[in-house]
Amino acid sequence: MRLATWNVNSLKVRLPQTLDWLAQYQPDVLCLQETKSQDENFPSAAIAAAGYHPLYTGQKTYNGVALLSKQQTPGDVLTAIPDFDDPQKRVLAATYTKAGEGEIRVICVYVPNGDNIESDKYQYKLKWLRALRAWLQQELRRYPRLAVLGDFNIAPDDRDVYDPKLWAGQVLCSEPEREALRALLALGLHDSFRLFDQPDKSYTWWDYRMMGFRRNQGLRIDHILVSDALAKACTACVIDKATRKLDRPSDHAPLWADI
DNA sequence: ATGGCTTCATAGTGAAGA
Repeated sequence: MRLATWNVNSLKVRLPQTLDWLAQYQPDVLCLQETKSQDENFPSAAIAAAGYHPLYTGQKTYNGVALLSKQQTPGDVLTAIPDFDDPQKRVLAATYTKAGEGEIRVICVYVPNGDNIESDKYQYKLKWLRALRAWLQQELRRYPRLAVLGDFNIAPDDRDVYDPKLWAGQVLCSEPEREALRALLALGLHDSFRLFDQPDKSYTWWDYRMMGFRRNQGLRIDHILVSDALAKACTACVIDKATRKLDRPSDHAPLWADI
């Protein structure tokens, strides 16, 4: 089973790249963030023509997440964190089954950015992460084979930051955010990227400005977290830097794992 | 250097991203 995640920064703009990516990498499930697409405008026909089943929950201008799967019949779909009042479309969960393998719970998340540590958005981010943790704890009880994929907007460690001194204490790197991420891992989840030897200076996001990508000035803020049961079965986790090199790229690279 | 790009909503600029 190949699971993947990509913050596309507008599915409308990145639809050709998304279709190319599906054809090239053949993921069983691709999680998308920042679709910026209202449900009535979602490009379902193009996705279906590529052989994928779309699930989506979107809003005007901002946020929006989707799950594209080879399986045509996802189960137990959720489009929000239960019992958490949030108008922003940031989560999507579904259950998939592949022949010969057990069912797998896939949760796509777009964690709030937080703006800066003094802002109300930062407090919203921390509150959101607490609600996510409580929900994932429930999900793990029901689904031992569980993966949480998405843009977490948190660099777990200084090695995930191109200039740790510049970013020390800043949003995406602050200790409360890192602690919130560790609290998710403490539920029994693993950062699948770190299950394997990886190149130094591996990142998933590079600023559009200041030639950030060409200078590899990036952050590793997109993650695939897998439960104990899936960690045992995980054979690879790879950042696809090539897609970040295309014309008119998203500022995030796709990330995929084989389980 | 709080900008530098990119997208969206909108029709000139402003918000948001990270």
